[in-house]
Amino acid sequence: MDKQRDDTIASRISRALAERIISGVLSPGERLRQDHIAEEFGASHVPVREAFRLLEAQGLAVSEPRRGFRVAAFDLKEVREVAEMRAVLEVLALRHAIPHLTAAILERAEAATVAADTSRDVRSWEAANRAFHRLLLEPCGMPRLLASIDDLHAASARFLFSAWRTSWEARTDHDHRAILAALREGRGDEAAKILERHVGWIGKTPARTAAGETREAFSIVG
Amino acid sequence: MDKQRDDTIASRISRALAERIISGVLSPGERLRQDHIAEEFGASHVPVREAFRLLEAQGLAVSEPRRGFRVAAFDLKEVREVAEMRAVLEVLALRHAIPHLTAAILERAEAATVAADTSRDVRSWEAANRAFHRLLLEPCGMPRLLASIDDLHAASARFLFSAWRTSWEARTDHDHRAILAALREGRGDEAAKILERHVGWIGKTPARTAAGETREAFSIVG
DNA sequence: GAATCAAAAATTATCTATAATTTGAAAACA
DNA sequence: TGTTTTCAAATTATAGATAATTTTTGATTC
Repeated sequence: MDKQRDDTIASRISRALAERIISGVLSPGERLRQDHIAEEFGASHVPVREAFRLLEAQGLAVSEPRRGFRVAAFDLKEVREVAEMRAVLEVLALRHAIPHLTAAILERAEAATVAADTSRDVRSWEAANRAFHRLLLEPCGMPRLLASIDDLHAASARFLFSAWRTSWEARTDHDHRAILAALREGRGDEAAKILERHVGWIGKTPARTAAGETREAFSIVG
Repeated sequence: MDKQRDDTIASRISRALAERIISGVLSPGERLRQDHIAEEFGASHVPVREAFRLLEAQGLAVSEPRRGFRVAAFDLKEVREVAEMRAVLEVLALRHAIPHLTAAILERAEAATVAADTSRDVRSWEAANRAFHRLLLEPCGMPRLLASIDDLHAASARFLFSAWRTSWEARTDHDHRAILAALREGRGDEAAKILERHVGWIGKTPARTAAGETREAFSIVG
């Protein structure tokens, strides 16, 4: 295996584990045993521990000193917290990105929307949805802000996958199209307003604890 | 020294280094040599590397794979980015905290304001200022949000200390008093509006590169 | 100015000590 | 007699120390 010059074993393990946590292969609360993981990746426990720290920073794992690491748990309260943080941060990013948005970018965002609407499974929907948001926000040129938003997207994806693990129904994302239309016509404030409602929690009824209702709450995380 | 049961060598080193980076003892761009630091703390380099990862997550250090870690650099562009992120996140936190604010909390926030106004040096001013913000926001009960805000405060403090390293002049913080007054009278929206302006960058002229002007820009980071 | 070699420093591996968890047996109780 | 509780030994896993391996960097020579 030829490892990249600019990434370390720790970051490679971190990415692999993040993927598993987000997709739900590793369940919330599950222990992350460093020796087992080290063995699986053919490495020692030192880079594994560094990978754990990276996951901790992304909010995907939690450290219990002298007791190891666990996959971070999450509840509806946290879904809501993440959604609200995304709402305000994405609006901030969009406002700064707007002056730098080009027709080409909006074109690609449109394509991402189409890809999302025609997705056959939740995985590809999530990828397309994330691409849409990334495309519109990246031109803001604020690296720290974008990094925070990425981490929140990862958290959102966990919730999404946990709810739609088995089935998935395609649906047209009217918000995305409305945002694009507003941006094309120079109505930046309106685009920001739609984005805030789209991502955030405003007016979304907290779901009851019943499993079926929970899914409905999760499904609206855009 | 008897080490606490629930904190690790890595976190202890991390806190010590964070303190140095924030206070400016370690300069932006400076290399963090793991062997030297390990020796200084009487530990091996393994916990030192974990400490570096923690600092990286807080945005105080940057990793250059295969080349080690450096103290994170910062420029006016990043000061602005941090200020704007703080503005939107602190407003979000305040809105959720308001229903849980008690007279006792406002009392303590008032005391923190007085402490800030009578500070003789920038260190104690920063501590009092941070306490003020923490007191008002903590009741929001959103741990992830509060953690993000804490990291941004650390970044703000770096800028502050870098500008006011030698001298410091006391000044009365009218914004803090206005926020408290609004909260006492139940005008939450107005409190949030003042906080947003207070923390953020709106209407603040970006300073010229000349050192004297830069200080002025830094000084307004509340 | 390019290339080669040496020194330094980062990354990873191996090993050890210590803390946490589990297991199982004995005792207490119903 | 059966069940539960408690305590100690054994097992397991984490955290850290030490050692080995690359990789980078700086100097020196061609």
